[in-house]
Amino acid sequence: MFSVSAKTQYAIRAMAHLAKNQGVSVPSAEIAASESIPPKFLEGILTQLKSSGLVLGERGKNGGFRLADKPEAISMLSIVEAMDGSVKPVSCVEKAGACAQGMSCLPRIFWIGLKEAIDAYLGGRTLKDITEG
Amino acid sequence: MFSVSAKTQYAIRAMAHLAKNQGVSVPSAEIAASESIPPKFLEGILTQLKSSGLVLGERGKNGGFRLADKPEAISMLSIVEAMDGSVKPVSCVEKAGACAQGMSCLPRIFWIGLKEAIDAYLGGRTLKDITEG
DNA sequence: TCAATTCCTATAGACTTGATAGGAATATAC
DNA sequence: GTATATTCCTATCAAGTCTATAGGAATTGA
Ligand code: FES
Ligand code: FES
Repeated sequence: MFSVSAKTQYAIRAMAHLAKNQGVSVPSAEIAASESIPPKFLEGILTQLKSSGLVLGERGKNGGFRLADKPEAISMLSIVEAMDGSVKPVSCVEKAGACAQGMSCLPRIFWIGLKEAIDAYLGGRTLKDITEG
Repeated sequence: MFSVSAKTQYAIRAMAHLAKNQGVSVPSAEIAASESIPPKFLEGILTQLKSSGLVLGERGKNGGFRLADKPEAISMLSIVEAMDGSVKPVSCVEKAGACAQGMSCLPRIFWIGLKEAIDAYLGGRTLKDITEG
């Protein structure tokens, strides 16, 4: 339970790599080699990060990827959500009628609280926190 | 990401049901009907809860399940762990060598912090909290 | 024109999840 | 002791997700 996908872990390592190389465009293949990430898999990850607006991609020769913002302005939550979507612990939080009780269902409130705790943790740290001490 | 399995959600609803029927043995089929849980699926869940020591099962006629302890003594964390094992966000927290850096790897510390935040939330509430206001 | 690179789509194998089926073991009631 | 209600055990299945790879089209710079 609560396992973080390899995709998300790769994404964060890749973002950290870009944070250490600000100002220059780093090719996907270079990140892959440096961080031990399957190259073709990483390509897809970076595309996904790009369409979420977290990185900028430049094609062609001397192309590559760079951060779209300063590391201290990129929350961990935004990276996680870019990969796996919003953190939704349980189905019944989204679709009603999963259980007999209604909106005041106590388990439901319990799960929502968990989501908020996770979001608070992830939203409270930035890329800078995991690249510097 | 971070979706809670149907199994765990069912388990908690079942435990809540038992909490409302303390002192008597409730048959699996009755819980299933009352909580809209697939009967045979629930059987397996209750067996699992039993082998984790959270409930007691009694066979034969008039048999069924009951809580092994008072609701306020059963943490949500214990239920979640009984279903899906310990909360381990990332692989590299367990098996070393997943990334180039060592124990001081900042992403690693970040993930451990997340695990602790989740455990703190889950460990800080009990079955009683989700059965009473 | 050439080389490097992102970008797009398709695919495949392994694994996980949710659920069902059939029956063996066990306890109670009559 | 026989019928009945129940847990318990094992096997199976379909559907989905996750991880990864493959091949090539589009774009850019030299
Ligand atoms: S709404 Fe999810 S358990 Fe009731
Ligand atoms: S140990 Fe997990 S990213 Fe380094």
